[in-house]
Amino acid sequence: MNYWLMKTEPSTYSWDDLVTDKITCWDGVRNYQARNMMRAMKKGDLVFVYHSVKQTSIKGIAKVVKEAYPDSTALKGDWSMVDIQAVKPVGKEIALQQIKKDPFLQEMTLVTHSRLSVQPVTKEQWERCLVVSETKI
DNA sequence: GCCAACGTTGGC
DNA sequence: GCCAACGTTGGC
Repeated sequence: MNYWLMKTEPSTYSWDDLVTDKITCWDGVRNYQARNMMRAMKKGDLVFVYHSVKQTSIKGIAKVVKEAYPDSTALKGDWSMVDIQAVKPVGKEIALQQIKKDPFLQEMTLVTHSRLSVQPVTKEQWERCLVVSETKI
């Protein structure tokens, strides 16, 4: 089981949109590092959904329901997408500020490589986030 | 709206 | 292969 974090601009596609859709294909990723992260995802892996730009916080948990396959929205190039399904919202949103202040979360990719839109999360970071956000799976 | 950080493009 | 110019992301 691996853990991940995916960023989205809520004005484009929000956590609430995912809850409504239940399942969505995560298309439009055009960054090789992010693409490679998606290719490493396995069915059943869990994903934090993070809102960038506005709110800047972790909103909810989703799971991978379909592993990487070609991104049909890509007119050229070798791009992939995965399907994720909403699992549940976090108990309390985790603000970026909070992550930056938390001594256990300093190594999160959100802090160290903030621009990467699909990021790995360690088991320790994942569990810390569940504690901080008062979330039970 | 600004701007730093980063990624991509293209001329040489 | 280098690097300047440019575009994008995303925090503030």
